[in-house]
Amino acid sequence: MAEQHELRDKGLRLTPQRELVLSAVRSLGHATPEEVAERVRQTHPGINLSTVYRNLETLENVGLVQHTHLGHGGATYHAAEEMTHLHLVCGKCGSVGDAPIDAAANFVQNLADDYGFKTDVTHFAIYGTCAACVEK
Amino acid sequence: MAEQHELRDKGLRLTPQRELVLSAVRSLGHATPEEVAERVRQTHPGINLSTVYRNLETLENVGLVQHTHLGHGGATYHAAEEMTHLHLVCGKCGSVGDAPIDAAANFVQNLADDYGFKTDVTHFAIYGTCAACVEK
DNA sequence: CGCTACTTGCGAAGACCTCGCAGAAAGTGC
DNA sequence: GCACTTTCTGCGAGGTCTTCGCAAGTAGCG
Repeated sequence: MAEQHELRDKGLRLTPQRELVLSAVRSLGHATPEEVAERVRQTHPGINLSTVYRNLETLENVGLVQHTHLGHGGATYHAAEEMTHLHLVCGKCGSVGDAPIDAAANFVQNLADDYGFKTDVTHFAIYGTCAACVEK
Repeated sequence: MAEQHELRDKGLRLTPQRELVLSAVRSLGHATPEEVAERVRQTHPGINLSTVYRNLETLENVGLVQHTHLGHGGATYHAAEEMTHLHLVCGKCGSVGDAPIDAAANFVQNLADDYGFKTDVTHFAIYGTCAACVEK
């Protein structure tokens, strides 16, 4: 796993802040910069919000995390390993559900064939109403 | 078409600003509040940004326009009549292409069947790379 | 151990959106 | 056509979220 080296391998320095931001994103699944900062503060109270923003950006540049806009204002970040499923955002309760990429395979193929549009499935936010809210 | 009455019918007053905001959204297809304001200023220079925001909100409440988040920061608005197609947002050039809803019919059905998730196709932004940028 | 380049913390600045208020205007009845 | 009530507009203040510049700190390397 060589956890220690994955950042170095990308040409980045190994600072406590950087590691914490990355592990926060991984453990949270998907989170806003604010939430990441909050998580990091549990073990490193002095971290600055700017640092979180900058590290998220840096980590995104080397492909370890990625961001999406799940509907409302801010961006949410998730780890690259997490990108194997779609995000189903519920407009009513705000929850974020998951579905395997396969569910969209057909659709993606359609768009590629008919419009030459190469859908980025990993950067995919789907808006609608979740099962729980539909019942209400 | 009784253009004059569609606002009145919804219980709204017929102000020049309101009409202009609505027609700006319609002629722009999809636009940010800022872009709407700019368009309106062509015929009504004095309009205030707050007024644009408030009218967009009001028009959304009565169902004449709707907003989506097409990826980056701000919301974009479009007329209700325009909601018969999907929006294909290109991450490279930022263009917004269209595709008929049918292209997603399969996909929507999948999600409904397998996850009970009721996808809101009209509020749907799809991220990827457009044909033009794929070639580059 | 010392040097260089990259990072952090901090405060300021900027973008974007919302809110409250007073004056103006639309719609209504006479 | 006129006065009245209610809604809307313009304006400025206030908030939130994000970015930026700078000086001090520290990781990595010989």
